[in-house]
This record gives sequence, C-alpha cells and structure tokens, in this order.
Amino acid sequence: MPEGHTIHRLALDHRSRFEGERVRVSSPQGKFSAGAALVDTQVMTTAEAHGKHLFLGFGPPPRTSDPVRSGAYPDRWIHIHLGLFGKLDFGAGTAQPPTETVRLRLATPDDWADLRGPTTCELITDAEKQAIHDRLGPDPLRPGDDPGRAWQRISRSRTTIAALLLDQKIIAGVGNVYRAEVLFRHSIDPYLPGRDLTRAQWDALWADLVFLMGEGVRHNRIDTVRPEHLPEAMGRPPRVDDHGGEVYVYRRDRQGCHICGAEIRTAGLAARNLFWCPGCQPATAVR
DNA sequence: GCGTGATGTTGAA
DNA sequence: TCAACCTCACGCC
Repeated sequence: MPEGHTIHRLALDHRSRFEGERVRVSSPQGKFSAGAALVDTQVMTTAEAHGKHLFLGFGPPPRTSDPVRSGAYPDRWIHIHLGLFGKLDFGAGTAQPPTETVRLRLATPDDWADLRGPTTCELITDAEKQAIHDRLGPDPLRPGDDPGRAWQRISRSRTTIAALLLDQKIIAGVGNVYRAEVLFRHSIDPYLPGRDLTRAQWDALWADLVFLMGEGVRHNRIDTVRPEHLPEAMGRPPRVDDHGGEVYVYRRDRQGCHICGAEIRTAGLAARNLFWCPGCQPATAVR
C-alpha cells in the first residue's frame, strides 16, 4: 500500500478524526506500551507527513490564556513508518476487540484507528523529528519543497534515474509504482544515469509527481493513466487486481503496452522490481 | 494448511 | 548483495 500519497492521506485522516481531541493511546500487542502510556489521554495537536514518514503530535490541550500555547504546540511525536506491509484501519464508534497484532490504537468515544505491522512506531522528541526531516529529500506533496535540491544530487550522479527516484535522501515519497509510471509517462529510459537527465526532464518529472501524487491522496489510490488511454476510451478491459488503479507498466510485464503494443519488461534493480516499456522508453543509456 | 510475494528500509558482509 | 523485520492475502494443494 504505502507510497507517499498513502502517508499524506493518513495524516489528513488523523487530523480530521483526532485533531484537538483528547485521545486514548494504547498498544494492545504490547510492543509500544511504554510509549503509548506517555501520551495516553493527551491531545493530538496535529498530524504531518514527510515522504513515507508519519508524525502524530501530542501535547497539553491548548490554553487560550497562554498566547504561546494557544497554538497547541506538540512536544511529543509518535513517529510511524509502515514499511512494506504496515496498515492503518479506521472506524467509527467503539473499537473492535484488540487483536494481538495491533501495535498502536488511538481512540476517542467516536473514532478509533488501529496500526498493524509497521517497521517503526516510536515516541520521539521535536529534535529527533527534525533530524528525520533533515535526512529526507524534498517531497512533491509538501508545498514549498524545492525540486532544485534533488536536482543538485541527480545531475551529479552516475546512478540510474530509476534508482535515484527510490532514494529517499534525494526525493521523499516516491515508491516502486510511481517511479515506474512517471518514467513511462515521460518516455525516459530507467537506466539513464542521473547526470544525463536534462533539467527540463527533471522539472517535468517533478511537476508530474506533484500532480499524480496529489491525485493519489485525493483518491487514496495510484492512478497514472491519462484519460485518452483509460479502458473506456480505448475499449480495453479494465485492470483487475488487488492494487486498484489503472497503470501503464507497473506489474504489467509480458503484457502489451497500452500505447505502442510492445511487451512490457521487468528486471531487478536495487532489490526492487523495475517495469518499463522498451517501445516507449527506448534505451538511451549503455546497459 | 503451506508457500509466496508485496506500493520499504536498515545494517552487516 | 543479501538477510532481516513487520503482516496479510492469495494461489495452490
């Protein structure tokens, strides 16, 4: 599930359910009991995402009598990273009975959220949170983040653009689906070294990621196919599988390209499966 | 019931 | 480059 769009959506969902609310925090599974106890019954003041990292801010309830505190500054954060198979489930009303895999449960009288299978669920300070921001690259979903920072590193790198797009120090939030799809949409050979990409290509990739990932947050799903290539527009059968949206190349190896008909290819790259169309993304780099 | 793989990251070799 | 970690859904007995 989780690329950056999922995490930003989760931040929104946490804010709409818990922001400003006094929250019961527990760890039915037990692995986060100590941390949960330290923020239990405090107010969740905000929730924020950077790349694939989710931060839930807790602090004392806002006191209008105190102008500094009235903004309800969080002083403790729950830092969550879903990894490959972490999941968050929300519900209204009384929470389901705890299951032994629920690492973290947030609950108010009206709402609950259950976290399972994260690689990270820890209590951190403001300074520790800042250190995480500092080691992440710009995020297409954080307004104001500067694509030029990523370009600085990409334009000097011999590493392939496909590998660079997954490097969270360079750009935060892109995962295996978006990297394959955005390279396809711009007809870029995934094996092209970063330093052979043009600035215009990078600016176009970034702008497209801002758009695609924004749509991802809105629909809570990855859709990357342009309107003219949708199943209805082309009279082809819709995609049927577990991860939902319409895509051009991701996990479509050995099937025909929607645009040129060539067989989609796959290969391992940096321990992940890469997908591309040899027709639309002809090799410009030496393999 | 068992084996597999998945939209991720880290740290050791 | 590889193993380890976290969980669940699916295909195939």
